[in-house]
Amino acid sequence: MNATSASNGEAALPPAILLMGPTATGKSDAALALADRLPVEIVSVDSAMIYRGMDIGTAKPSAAERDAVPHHLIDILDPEQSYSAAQFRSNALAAMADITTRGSVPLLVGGTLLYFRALTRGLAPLPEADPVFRAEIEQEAARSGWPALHSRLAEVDPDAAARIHPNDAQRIQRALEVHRLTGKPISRHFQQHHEPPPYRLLRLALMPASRALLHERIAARFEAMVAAGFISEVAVLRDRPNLTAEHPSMRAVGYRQLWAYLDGRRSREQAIADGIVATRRYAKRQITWLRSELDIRHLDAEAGDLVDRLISEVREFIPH
RNA sequence: GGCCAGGUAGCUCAGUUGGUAGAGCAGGGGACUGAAAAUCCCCGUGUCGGCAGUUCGAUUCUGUCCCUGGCCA
Repeated sequence: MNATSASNGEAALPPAILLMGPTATGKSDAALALADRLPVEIVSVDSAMIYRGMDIGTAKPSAAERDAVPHHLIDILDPEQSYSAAQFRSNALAAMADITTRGSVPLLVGGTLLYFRALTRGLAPLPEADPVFRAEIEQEAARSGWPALHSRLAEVDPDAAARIHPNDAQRIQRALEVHRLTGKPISRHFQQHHEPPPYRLLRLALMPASRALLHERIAARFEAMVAAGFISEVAVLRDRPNLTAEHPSMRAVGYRQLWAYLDGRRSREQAIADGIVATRRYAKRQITWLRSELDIRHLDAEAGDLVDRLISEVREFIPH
Protein backbone atom coordinates (compact mmCIF):
# COMPACT_ATOMS: atom_id res chain seq x y z
CA MET A 1 0.00 0.00 0.00
CA ASN A 2 1.47 3.31 -1.03
CA ALA A 3 0.42 6.75 -2.09
CA THR A 4 0.25 5.81 -5.74
CA SER A 5 -2.24 3.03 -5.36
CA ALA A 6 -4.29 5.06 -2.91
CA SER A 7 -4.65 7.94 -5.31
CA ASN A 8 -4.86 5.87 -8.46
CA GLY A 9 -8.49 6.65 -9.12
CA GLU A 10 -7.93 10.32 -8.42
CA ALA A 11 -5.00 10.88 -10.70
CA ALA A 12 -7.15 12.24 -13.48
CA LEU A 13 -9.11 14.62 -11.29
CA PRO A 14 -8.40 18.34 -11.53
CA PRO A 15 -6.84 20.03 -8.49
CA ALA A 16 -8.50 22.41 -6.04
CA ILE A 17 -7.06 24.13 -2.97
CA LEU A 18 -8.92 24.71 0.28
CA LEU A 19 -7.60 27.46 2.53
CA MET A 20 -9.38 27.47 5.88
CA GLY A 21 -8.81 29.18 9.20
CA PRO A 22 -10.42 31.16 11.97
CA THR A 23 -11.31 34.80 11.50
CA ALA A 24 -8.56 37.42 11.57
CA THR A 25 -5.71 35.10 10.69
CA GLY A 26 -4.98 36.63 7.30
CA LYS A 27 -6.62 34.13 4.95
CA SER A 28 -7.63 36.71 2.37
CA ASP A 29 -4.18 38.28 2.20
CA ALA A 30 -2.56 34.89 1.90
CA ALA A 31 -4.96 33.95 -0.90
CA LEU A 32 -4.18 37.14 -2.79
CA ALA A 33 -0.46 36.52 -2.42
CA LEU A 34 -0.94 33.03 -3.83
CA ALA A 35 -3.02 34.36 -6.71
CA ASP A 36 -0.19 36.72 -7.50
CA ARG A 37 2.13 33.84 -8.33
CA LEU A 38 -0.13 31.01 -9.44
CA PRO A 39 -3.02 30.62 -11.90
CA VAL A 40 -5.88 30.50 -9.40
CA GLU A 41 -9.30 32.04 -8.98
CA ILE A 42 -10.75 32.54 -5.52
CA VAL A 43 -14.03 31.04 -4.34
CA SER A 44 -15.20 32.61 -1.09
CA VAL A 45 -16.43 30.16 1.55
CA ASP A 46 -18.12 32.66 3.79
CA SER A 47 -21.74 32.83 4.88
CA ALA A 48 -21.67 36.61 5.36
CA MET A 49 -19.67 37.82 2.35
CA ILE A 50 -22.38 36.42 0.09
CA TYR A 51 -24.46 39.48 1.03
CA ARG A 52 -24.36 42.76 -0.84
CA GLY A 53 -23.99 45.85 1.31
CA MET A 54 -22.13 44.00 4.06
CA ASP A 55 -18.60 45.02 3.26
CA ILE A 56 -16.82 46.54 6.23
CA GLY A 57 -18.04 44.13 8.89
CA THR A 58 -17.25 41.06 6.81
CA ALA A 59 -13.78 42.31 5.83
CA LYS A 60 -14.76 41.75 2.24
CA PRO A 61 -11.91 42.04 -0.29
CA SER A 62 -11.78 45.53 -1.83
CA ALA A 63 -12.91 46.36 -5.35
CA ALA A 64 -9.28 46.69 -6.38
CA GLU A 65 -8.45 43.26 -5.00
CA ARG A 66 -11.43 41.71 -6.72
CA ASP A 67 -10.39 43.47 -9.88
CA ALA A 68 -6.92 41.98 -9.72
CA VAL A 69 -8.03 38.42 -8.96
CA PRO A 70 -11.41 36.88 -9.85
CA HIS A 71 -13.51 36.19 -6.74
CA HIS A 72 -16.64 34.05 -6.67
CA LEU A 73 -19.61 33.76 -4.30
CA ILE A 74 -19.27 37.29 -2.97
CA ASP A 75 -22.21 39.73 -3.22
CA ILE A 76 -24.52 37.13 -4.67
CA LEU A 77 -27.49 37.75 -2.34
CA ASP A 78 -29.53 40.55 -0.88
CA PRO A 79 -29.40 40.65 2.95
CA GLU A 80 -33.11 39.89 3.06
CA GLN A 81 -32.53 36.52 1.46
CA SER A 82 -31.35 33.38 3.16
CA TYR A 83 -28.81 30.88 2.04
CA SER A 84 -27.80 27.38 3.01
CA ALA A 85 -24.96 24.94 3.06
CA ALA A 86 -26.64 23.02 0.26
CA GLN A 87 -26.90 26.09 -1.94
CA PHE A 88 -23.29 26.84 -1.21
CA ARG A 89 -22.21 23.38 -2.25
CA SER A 90 -24.04 23.64 -5.53
CA ASN A 91 -22.80 27.20 -6.23
CA ALA A 92 -19.25 26.29 -5.31
CA LEU A 93 -19.17 23.20 -7.52
CA ALA A 94 -20.47 25.27 -10.44
CA ALA A 95 -17.83 27.96 -9.90
CA MET A 96 -15.11 25.34 -9.55
CA ALA A 97 -16.12 23.72 -12.82
CA ASP A 98 -15.97 27.06 -14.63
CA ILE A 99 -12.58 27.89 -13.20
CA THR A 100 -11.22 24.51 -14.17
CA THR A 101 -12.53 24.91 -17.71
CA ARG A 102 -10.63 28.19 -17.94
CA GLY A 103 -7.46 26.35 -17.06
CA SER A 104 -7.16 27.84 -13.60
CA VAL A 105 -7.18 26.21 -10.20
CA PRO A 106 -10.05 26.90 -7.76
CA LEU A 107 -8.77 28.33 -4.48
CA LEU A 108 -11.52 28.09 -1.87
CA VAL A 109 -10.92 30.53 0.95
CA GLY A 110 -12.96 31.19 4.04
CA GLY A 111 -14.02 30.44 7.57
CA THR A 112 -17.45 28.87 7.26
CA LEU A 113 -16.42 25.36 8.17
CA LEU A 114 -19.88 23.84 7.69
CA TYR A 115 -19.70 24.91 4.06
CA PHE A 116 -16.28 23.30 3.64
CA ARG A 117 -17.64 20.10 5.14
CA ALA A 118 -20.72 20.17 2.92
CA LEU A 119 -18.43 20.53 -0.06
CA THR A 120 -15.91 17.85 0.85
CA ARG A 121 -18.29 15.23 2.25
CA GLY A 122 -21.55 15.96 0.55
CA LEU A 123 -24.98 16.37 2.13
CA ALA A 124 -27.82 13.92 2.42
CA PRO A 125 -30.58 14.73 -0.09
CA LEU A 126 -32.98 16.53 2.23
CA PRO A 127 -35.84 18.93 1.65
CA GLU A 128 -35.09 22.61 2.05
CA ALA A 129 -36.43 24.81 4.81
CA ASP A 130 -40.20 25.26 4.97
CA PRO A 131 -40.97 28.71 6.41
CA VAL A 132 -44.62 27.91 7.11
CA PHE A 133 -43.83 24.78 9.06
CA ARG A 134 -41.06 26.58 10.96
CA ALA A 135 -43.45 29.35 11.96
CA GLU A 136 -45.92 26.77 13.27
CA ILE A 137 -43.23 25.05 15.28
CA GLU A 138 -42.06 28.32 16.75
CA GLN A 139 -45.56 29.21 17.89
CA GLU A 140 -45.89 25.88 19.54
CA ALA A 141 -42.51 26.25 21.20
CA ALA A 142 -43.64 29.59 22.60
CA ARG A 143 -46.64 27.82 24.14
CA SER A 144 -45.17 24.60 25.44
CA GLY A 145 -41.40 25.06 25.30
CA TRP A 146 -38.70 23.33 23.29
CA PRO A 147 -38.28 20.35 25.62
CA ALA A 148 -41.89 19.41 24.81
CA LEU A 149 -41.08 19.45 21.12
CA HIS A 150 -37.98 17.44 21.87
CA SER A 151 -40.18 14.77 23.48
CA ARG A 152 -42.31 14.70 20.40
CA LEU A 153 -39.20 14.26 18.28
CA ALA A 154 -38.22 11.34 20.51
CA GLU A 155 -41.44 9.59 19.47
CA VAL A 156 -40.82 9.82 15.74
CA ASP A 157 -37.02 9.81 15.67
CA PRO A 158 -35.42 8.49 18.86
CA ASP A 159 -31.91 8.53 17.34
CA ALA A 160 -32.09 12.20 16.48
CA ALA A 161 -33.64 13.02 19.86
CA ALA A 162 -30.78 11.25 21.62
CA ARG A 163 -28.27 13.31 19.67
CA ILE A 164 -29.99 16.67 19.95
CA HIS A 165 -30.16 18.50 23.27
CA PRO A 166 -33.69 19.47 24.49
CA ASN A 167 -32.62 23.14 24.39
CA ASP A 168 -31.27 23.09 20.86
CA ALA A 169 -34.24 24.76 19.21
CA GLN A 170 -32.75 24.99 15.74
CA ARG A 171 -31.93 21.30 15.43
CA ILE A 172 -35.18 20.09 17.00
CA GLN A 173 -37.05 22.26 14.54
CA ARG A 174 -35.09 20.96 11.58
CA ALA A 175 -35.45 17.31 12.59
CA LEU A 176 -39.22 17.71 12.98
CA GLU A 177 -39.37 19.54 9.67
CA VAL A 178 -37.56 16.78 7.79
CA HIS A 179 -39.76 14.15 9.37
CA ARG A 180 -42.91 16.08 8.47
CA LEU A 181 -41.80 16.70 4.89
CA THR A 182 -40.45 13.25 4.08
CA GLY A 183 -42.24 10.96 6.50
CA LYS A 184 -38.83 9.60 7.46
CA PRO A 185 -36.65 10.44 10.46
CA ILE A 186 -33.71 12.72 9.72
CA SER A 187 -31.37 10.18 11.27
CA ARG A 188 -32.37 7.74 8.52
CA HIS A 189 -31.51 10.26 5.82
CA PHE A 190 -28.07 10.69 7.30
CA GLN A 191 -27.18 7.11 6.54
CA GLN A 192 -26.01 8.21 3.12
CA HIS A 193 -22.67 7.56 1.50
CA HIS A 194 -20.18 10.39 1.28
CA GLU A 195 -20.14 12.31 -1.90
CA PRO A 196 -16.73 13.93 -2.34
CA PRO A 197 -16.35 16.56 -5.04
CA PRO A 198 -14.67 15.51 -8.31
CA TYR A 199 -11.36 17.20 -7.45
CA ARG A 200 -8.01 16.36 -5.92
CA LEU A 201 -8.01 18.48 -2.78
CA LEU A 202 -5.17 20.21 -0.97
CA ARG A 203 -6.50 21.13 2.46
CA LEU A 204 -4.66 23.88 4.29
CA ALA A 205 -5.55 25.66 7.51
CA LEU A 206 -4.05 28.85 8.88
CA MET A 207 -3.89 28.33 12.63
CA PRO A 208 -3.04 31.02 15.19
CA ALA A 209 0.00 29.97 17.21
CA SER A 210 -1.09 32.12 20.13
CA ARG A 211 -4.63 32.64 21.35
CA ALA A 212 -3.65 35.87 23.12
CA LEU A 213 -2.27 37.30 19.91
CA LEU A 214 -5.38 36.26 18.00
CA HIS A 215 -7.50 38.07 20.59
CA GLU A 216 -5.41 41.21 20.15
CA ARG A 217 -5.78 41.01 16.41
CA ILE A 218 -9.53 40.55 16.66
CA ALA A 219 -9.92 43.61 18.90
CA ALA A 220 -7.71 45.77 16.69
CA ARG A 221 -9.55 44.66 13.58
CA PHE A 222 -12.96 45.36 15.06
CA GLU A 223 -11.87 48.85 16.15
CA ALA A 224 -10.51 49.44 12.66
CA MET A 225 -13.83 48.39 11.16
CA VAL A 226 -15.65 50.86 13.39
CA ALA A 227 -13.20 53.59 12.36
CA ALA A 228 -13.85 52.67 8.73
CA GLY A 229 -17.60 53.24 9.07
CA PHE A 230 -18.96 49.91 10.23
CA ILE A 231 -21.67 51.60 12.32
CA SER A 232 -22.97 53.58 9.33
CA GLU A 233 -22.97 50.42 7.28
CA VAL A 234 -25.24 48.77 9.85
CA ALA A 235 -27.38 51.92 10.12
CA VAL A 236 -28.06 51.84 6.38
CA LEU A 237 -29.14 48.20 6.59
CA ARG A 238 -31.26 48.88 9.66
CA ASP A 239 -33.06 51.70 7.83
CA ARG A 240 -34.33 49.30 5.22
CA PRO A 241 -38.06 48.73 5.77
CA ASN A 242 -38.03 44.96 5.37
CA LEU A 243 -34.76 43.96 6.96
CA THR A 244 -34.95 42.93 10.60
CA ALA A 245 -32.58 41.83 13.32
CA GLU A 246 -33.95 38.30 12.86
CA HIS A 247 -32.73 37.90 9.30
CA PRO A 248 -29.81 35.46 9.09
CA SER A 249 -27.62 38.17 7.57
CA MET A 250 -28.20 40.47 10.52
CA ARG A 251 -27.29 37.81 13.03
CA ALA A 252 -23.71 37.94 11.80
CA VAL A 253 -21.00 38.82 14.26
CA GLY A 254 -20.69 42.57 14.71
CA TYR A 255 -23.87 43.43 12.82
CA ARG A 256 -26.05 42.04 15.58
CA GLN A 257 -24.22 43.93 18.33
CA LEU A 258 -24.10 47.24 16.46
CA TRP A 259 -27.79 46.87 15.61
CA ALA A 260 -28.45 46.66 19.37
CA TYR A 261 -26.53 49.92 19.82
CA LEU A 262 -28.59 51.62 17.10
CA ASP A 263 -31.74 50.36 18.82
CA GLY A 264 -30.52 52.08 21.99
CA ARG A 265 -30.24 48.80 23.87
CA ARG A 266 -26.48 49.10 24.35
CA SER A 267 -24.06 51.98 24.63
CA ARG A 268 -21.71 52.44 21.72
CA GLU A 269 -18.78 51.38 23.85
CA GLN A 270 -20.59 48.31 25.17
CA ALA A 271 -21.73 47.27 21.71
CA ILE A 272 -18.18 47.40 20.41
CA ALA A 273 -16.99 45.34 23.37
CA ASP A 274 -19.81 42.85 22.72
CA GLY A 275 -18.83 42.63 19.07
CA ILE A 276 -15.25 41.83 19.97
CA VAL A 277 -16.34 39.11 22.41
CA ALA A 278 -18.65 37.63 19.77
CA THR A 279 -15.79 37.57 17.28
CA ARG A 280 -13.50 35.78 19.76
CA ARG A 281 -16.15 33.13 20.36
CA TYR A 282 -16.69 32.72 16.66
CA ALA A 283 -12.95 32.14 16.22
CA LYS A 284 -13.02 29.59 19.04
CA ARG A 285 -15.79 27.61 17.36
CA GLN A 286 -13.87 27.69 14.11
CA ILE A 287 -10.78 26.36 15.86
CA THR A 288 -12.82 23.54 17.42
CA TRP A 289 -14.07 22.66 13.98
CA LEU A 290 -10.61 22.68 12.45
CA ARG A 291 -9.22 20.47 15.21
CA SER A 292 -11.87 17.86 14.45
CA GLU A 293 -11.22 17.82 10.70
CA LEU A 294 -8.68 15.26 9.60
CA ASP A 295 -6.27 15.43 6.68
CA ILE A 296 -5.64 19.13 6.99
CA ARG A 297 -2.18 20.63 6.83
CA HIS A 298 -1.93 23.23 9.59
CA LEU A 299 0.22 26.27 8.93
CA ASP A 300 1.28 28.78 11.57
CA ALA A 301 -0.68 31.91 10.68
CA GLU A 302 1.90 34.09 12.42
CA ALA A 303 4.95 32.67 10.65
CA GLY A 304 6.96 35.34 8.84
CA ASP A 305 7.47 33.11 5.82
CA LEU A 306 3.84 32.02 5.61
CA VAL A 307 3.42 32.94 1.95
CA ASP A 308 6.56 31.02 0.97
CA ARG A 309 5.34 27.98 2.85
CA LEU A 310 1.97 28.20 1.15
CA ILE A 311 3.55 28.46 -2.24
CA SER A 312 5.76 25.48 -1.67
CA GLU A 313 2.79 23.42 -0.45
CA VAL A 314 0.91 24.33 -3.60
CA ARG A 315 3.88 23.71 -5.91
CA GLU A 316 4.29 20.25 -4.42
CA PHE A 317 0.59 19.63 -4.96
CA ILE A 318 0.51 20.95 -8.52
CA PRO A 319 3.87 20.28 -10.16
CA HIS A 320 4.51 22.52 -13.14
C1' G B 1 -0.77 63.78 58.70
C1' G B 2 -5.97 62.31 60.92
C1' C B 3 -10.65 59.78 60.21
C1' C B 4 -13.77 56.46 57.32
C1' A B 5 -14.56 52.57 53.64
C1' G B 6 -12.32 48.85 50.95
C1' G B 7 -8.25 45.01 49.35
C1' U B 8 -11.51 37.41 48.01
C1' A B 9 -11.09 34.01 40.51
C1' G B 10 -8.63 37.80 34.57
C1' C B 11 -12.97 41.75 35.97
C1' U B 12 -17.32 43.21 39.26
C1' C B 13 -18.65 41.43 43.78
C1' A B 14 -21.06 37.80 47.56
C1' G B 15 -19.70 34.81 51.67
C1' U B 16 -17.50 32.09 55.69
C1' U B 17 -21.68 33.18 63.82
C1' G B 18 -13.36 30.47 63.20
C1' G B 19 -13.16 24.09 60.18
C1' U B 20 -9.03 27.00 53.67
C1' A B 21 -14.85 29.83 49.45
C1' G B 22 -19.05 30.91 45.09
C1' A B 23 -22.11 33.98 41.63
C1' G B 24 -22.32 37.05 37.17
C1' C B 25 -19.17 38.50 33.30
C1' A B 26 -14.65 37.19 30.77
C1' G B 27 -12.13 32.72 29.50
C1' G B 28 -11.43 27.28 28.18
C1' G B 29 -13.26 22.53 25.97
C1' G B 30 -16.90 20.12 22.88
C1' A B 31 -21.09 19.18 19.39
C1' C B 32 -22.42 20.48 14.46
C1' U B 33 -26.26 17.78 7.39
C1' G B 34 -30.73 23.52 3.64
C1' A B 35 -30.30 29.70 9.61
C1' A B 36 -23.75 27.95 10.61
C1' A B 37 -20.60 34.90 11.68
C1' A B 38 -26.28 30.32 13.50
C1' U B 39 -27.74 27.05 17.49
C1' C B 40 -26.56 24.16 21.68
C1' C B 41 -23.82 21.41 25.74
C1' C B 42 -19.90 20.95 29.57
C1' C B 43 -16.01 23.32 32.75
C1' G B 44 -14.81 27.46 38.90
C1' U B 45 -7.89 26.05 43.74
C1' G B 46 -7.96 31.17 44.08
C1' U B 47 -0.58 32.62 48.68
C1' C B 48 -9.29 35.24 50.45
C1' G B 49 -3.12 42.15 50.31
C1' G B 50 1.88 41.06 53.56
C1' C B 51 3.72 39.79 58.38
C1' A B 52 2.85 38.62 63.45
C1' G B 53 -0.54 37.27 67.59
C1' U B 54 -4.78 34.47 69.87
C1' U B 55 -6.55 29.39 68.70
C1' C B 56 -6.31 22.32 68.04
C1' G B 57 -7.36 25.23 63.60
C1' A B 58 -7.41 32.12 60.91
C1' U B 59 -9.52 34.02 54.65
C1' U B 60 -12.87 35.04 59.07
C1' C B 61 -10.90 37.67 65.54
C1' U B 62 -6.64 41.14 67.26
C1' G B 63 -2.22 44.04 66.17
C1' U B 64 0.83 46.09 62.61
C1' C B 65 2.52 47.30 57.76
C1' C B 66 1.45 48.07 52.52
C1' C B 67 -2.01 49.54 48.63
C1' U B 68 -6.71 51.99 46.66
C1' G B 69 -10.81 55.43 47.12
C1' G B 70 -13.42 59.27 49.93
C1' C B 71 -13.70 63.06 53.67
C1' C B 72 -10.99 66.42 57.00
C1' A B 73 -6.49 69.16 57.84
